[in-house]
Amino acid sequence: MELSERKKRILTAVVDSYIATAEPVGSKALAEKIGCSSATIRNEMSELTGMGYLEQPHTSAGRVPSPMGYRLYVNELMERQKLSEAEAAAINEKLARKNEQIEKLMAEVGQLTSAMTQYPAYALTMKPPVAVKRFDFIYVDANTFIVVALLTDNTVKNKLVHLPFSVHQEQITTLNSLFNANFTGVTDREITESIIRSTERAAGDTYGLVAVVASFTMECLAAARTAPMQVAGTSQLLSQPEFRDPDKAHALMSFISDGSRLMDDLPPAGMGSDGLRVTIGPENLAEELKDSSVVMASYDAGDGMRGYIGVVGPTRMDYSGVAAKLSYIAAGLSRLLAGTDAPEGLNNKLVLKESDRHE
Amino acid sequence: MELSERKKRILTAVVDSYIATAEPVGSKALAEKIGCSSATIRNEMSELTGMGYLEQPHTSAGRVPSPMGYRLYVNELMERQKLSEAEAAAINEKLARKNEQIEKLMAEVGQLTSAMTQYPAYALTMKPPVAVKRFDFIYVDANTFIVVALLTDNTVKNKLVHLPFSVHQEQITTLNSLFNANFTGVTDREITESIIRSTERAAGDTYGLVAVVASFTMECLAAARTAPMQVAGTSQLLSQPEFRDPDKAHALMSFISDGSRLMDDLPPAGMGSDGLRVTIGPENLAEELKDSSVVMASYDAGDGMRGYIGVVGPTRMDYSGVAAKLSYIAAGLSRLLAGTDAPEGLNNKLVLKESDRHE
DNA sequence: TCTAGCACTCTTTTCCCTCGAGTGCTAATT
DNA sequence: AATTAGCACTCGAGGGAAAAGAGTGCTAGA
Repeated sequence: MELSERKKRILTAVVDSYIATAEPVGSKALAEKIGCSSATIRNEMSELTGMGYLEQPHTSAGRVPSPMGYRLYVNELMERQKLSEAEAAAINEKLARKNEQIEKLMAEVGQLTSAMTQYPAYALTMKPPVAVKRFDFIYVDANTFIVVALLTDNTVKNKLVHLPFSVHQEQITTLNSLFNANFTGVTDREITESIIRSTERAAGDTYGLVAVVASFTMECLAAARTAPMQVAGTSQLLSQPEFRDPDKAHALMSFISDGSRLMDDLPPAGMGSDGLRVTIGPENLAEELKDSSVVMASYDAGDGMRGYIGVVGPTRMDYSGVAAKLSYIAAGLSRLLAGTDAPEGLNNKLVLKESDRHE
Repeated sequence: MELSERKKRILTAVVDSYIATAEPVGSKALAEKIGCSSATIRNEMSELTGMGYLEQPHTSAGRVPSPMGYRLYVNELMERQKLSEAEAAAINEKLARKNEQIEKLMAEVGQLTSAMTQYPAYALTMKPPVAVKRFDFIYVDANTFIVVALLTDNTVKNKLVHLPFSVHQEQITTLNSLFNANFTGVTDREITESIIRSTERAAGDTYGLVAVVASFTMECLAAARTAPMQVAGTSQLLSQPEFRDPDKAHALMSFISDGSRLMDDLPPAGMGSDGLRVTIGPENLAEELKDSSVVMASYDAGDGMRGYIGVVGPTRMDYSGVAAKLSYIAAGLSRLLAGTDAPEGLNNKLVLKESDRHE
């Protein structure tokens, strides 16, 4: 059943006001904004409460949005914000310093997101399986050589190997071709015992080195696929009134700090068509998040990689502002990492869309 | 002026009790432990207060140690604890998984320290300046080559260079020898414009690539010297009664989270002969730490590198327990990274020393 | 259908009182 | 001279009761 226009306006006003003040909102305060008397508002609010969009902390307090109310707000009612010039500039400037190492970049993006939104934030990149494209073995001295592996995602890994015995330049060269023959083009799962064995048999007197380099290879491939989850700004939580209770704050903060726990709660189902996903309170899987909301944006990290940035906050979160900021940052990352300009189709539209008239 | 034996025992008992309970301690509670009447204790405590070792929150409360009292406690009075078998085993097990990458190791050490002590912890390694030992250029295809730099600290850095034009294998080889001639053995500060210029002149038709590789080189050297500061477990603060006030907690947590700020407060003056340093409340430089204490231990990270691990907590901190744990972890790290067994001379002694008889 | 008015509900704030832990001092005791 | 027992005093913490205030629900009238 569709809500009347006025009910929508009332619900929007309640959510906006509650987001801003964290105080239950009463009928009198809304009377002006909506343009009818408080009694009328009371009737309408009473109905909204009955329908499950609002809640009453107790009989004689104002109304507070229920998760369902937030959901409607997020889906239909909220104003799509545009970033201010200053905010957009700040983000662009931060992202402009291209950072070579993906992990450091993620850490910075996490911090940036947290700083912009004033909520704890996380950032990560999911990588598809990779393989080694080519190996190069560099002979340093009789006891030392370097293995350089160029991966399919165009990152380069290396390892310095120190030996307790001497080798010749030629032995290293042999090893080199052997690895190029047997260990290129395979993902970490495809490296089996039997490949290692047969390579060892072919290696002649350097067979002892095969295991070393093979395990290095597997490490590289595994490391390349495990996503380094970056979390930043957890302490921001403490500035939110709902976390003035240190026990609650502690519980949620430890949960957030543990990236692996947070990761379990990530993208089981889909992102919206605009690359955004909002999960509100009880919609979250993790018990620790039942009173919190998560806003998440995805971006194209190039080469088939998908990245996610997100923000955790109280259900009374500034969804509109956060969504705008995340979209903008995600779009920036897509551009930076993948060179695509509107990876999600709507990111930019969202960001650039003129704000609705409001007052 | 030296304190009487009994005053020392009283001060010790006050500190121990306050550390354990966070409650001001009164004369009656101490009477049993010390073995004389509460009136006597009151007299003694009154004198200790006059001397500045104790403080009274208000007239009719018990006594609380002053920073000066903590200082005396740390310097002379406190029991040197030995770790339990279980604790030592836990630390050893964690450290045993040798981690190749120093940054990841530091992150894990930070988490370990925080988990063991129940306080926020940080870990970092200071590196001496490094230079490049040798360059190797790997020709991949006409538009691509890899630069591999072996640094004096035996780490290997690399960079994949993509060109908008084609190069020949020979040009890369030439560049390789050029860099080996001009850019090895110099630290980041010693790379001047003039070296770059003269290399460019010598480079012939590949002069355009010199700048790219030179800047990569400088990045490597700079990155190798900047210490990656790892902070872990900030949310532990919230379990301390003195940080039940969310504003205080927030202020300190944001300070700690910002590694660079914390770093400024690090080792201006020395560590004690046992590799430990304790700074209590107002002794700290940073304003944010005036109500907190920092316990820090240093370790030998090999190759002239020095590392530091530390713990931040309320002035009412379990100095004795934390010191023991930090010492043990630091000793373990020294062994792991430098292969030295008792780098600070006293670390092991401290750890292995039998506890004083107490009780 | 909206509004004005009013009685009612429930939380929050304030104030005051009591309770108790702990002190400081004095006088007695060792 | 040092220690102890005793006692009056101080000050914060805890617990209601009462008042204040905000908001509701309902009814009657426009």
